[in-house]
Amino acid sequence: MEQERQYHHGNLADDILARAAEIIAEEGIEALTLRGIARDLGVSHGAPNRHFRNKAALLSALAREGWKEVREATLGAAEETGSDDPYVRLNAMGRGFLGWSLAHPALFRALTHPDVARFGEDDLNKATEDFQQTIKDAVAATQAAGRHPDVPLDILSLYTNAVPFGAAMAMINPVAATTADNLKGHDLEIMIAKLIELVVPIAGRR
Amino acid sequence: MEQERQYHHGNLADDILARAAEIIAEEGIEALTLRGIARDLGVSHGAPNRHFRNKAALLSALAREGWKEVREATLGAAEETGSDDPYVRLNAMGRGFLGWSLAHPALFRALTHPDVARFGEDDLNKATEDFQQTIKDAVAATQAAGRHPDVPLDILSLYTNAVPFGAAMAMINPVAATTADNLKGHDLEIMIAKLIELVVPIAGRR
DNA sequence: ACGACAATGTAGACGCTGTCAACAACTAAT
DNA sequence: ATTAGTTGTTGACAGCGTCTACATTGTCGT
Repeated sequence: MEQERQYHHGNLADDILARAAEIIAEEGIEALTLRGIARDLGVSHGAPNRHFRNKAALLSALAREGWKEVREATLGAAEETGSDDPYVRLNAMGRGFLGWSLAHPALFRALTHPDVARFGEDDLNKATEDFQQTIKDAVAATQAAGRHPDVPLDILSLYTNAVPFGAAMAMINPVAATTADNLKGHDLEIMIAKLIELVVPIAGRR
Repeated sequence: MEQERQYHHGNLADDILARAAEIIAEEGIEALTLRGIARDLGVSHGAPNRHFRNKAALLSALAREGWKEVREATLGAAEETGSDDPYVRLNAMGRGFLGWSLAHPALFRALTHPDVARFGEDDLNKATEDFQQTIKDAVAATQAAGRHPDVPLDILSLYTNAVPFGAAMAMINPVAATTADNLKGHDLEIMIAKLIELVVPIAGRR
């Protein structure tokens, strides 16, 4: 337990993932290199290759975890309402998703980074599909309750998804720094609530 | 005129930009390297540096052009309506934007790529701001015509922006291959129309 | 017309990266 | 205890972006 440095590192795989998450959060995904991680952990530059087939696999594993987290944040928000009104639940999910994304901008950027998705492993695909399906189910519930009854579910789902997703993109990605700046004046919670209210109105509900 | 290869290339800068656009469209932005472009154009690997301070500058110039294009496509769609009804125009803009994005997925991905935005030159920022402002003006016009009168313009604008933007993301980025697959069954034009109708309704107008 | 000077392209180097193969150290099972 | 498998090390390789020194070409004032 007291050895300064032993040959075997414990479980290097987890440490690599943890350090990778740190780097992404602190310096962005562009600053993430396998050799850098190895240096930070005090192992040789080749060590990570024993645990991840390649860089894409590491990113994939990380994104898989991230999607699980954001899905939990989204679902959790629905649970916290204590309501079974599909509108109230879906509205909360939208706010939950957007709130999480704005609270973890670097991770969100990582999740949606093209490099990550490009050759995602199967388990990553499964994680994103799980997320999509979760949303879709909640959307279907609102439609069953009378929301836009004549719009195909796929399209209604795309629409519902696009708002918090697109809003997160616009506010996080420096592409549109203006957008983010303009919104700095508003209180974040209230702003999110107003935005989501446009998609899934719950005025007078609850 | 007939020389096979002269020392000076003509206008290498434009050729580099053109070839870069090709590569992005054909193999994606990840496959774009300065040395690769130089090879393709038959110049030495250092030549591009004479025309672009670094790779980011090249990406920036390319994105600047792209934002100009998509802005024209968006504005053009408004003009084509021949209407001065703000709803009809904004609706057309949404469809125009989404249509362009889906028609040029690789370019869209390049425009929204984190690396591009990261250290964008000033002229790139100006191009994106121009685009944002164009949308915002159109949104303001609809609001003046009675659309969501009590929602702050910044938020209404964010909402309006987010739908086509988020939809394009979801359909183009392999993050959500499912989304794209689910929508394969629908006719694209009709699907886009239905989606935008949810944000900027024009039923019974025109 | 010519000579200075800027613009443009070349060649080589540097340090960085991801990945691979050969080897070493440690662990665990027989 | 020997053996096999796991995990970490080391060195190599090619490719990348970028820099510097140098070569070539075009331009412009005189």
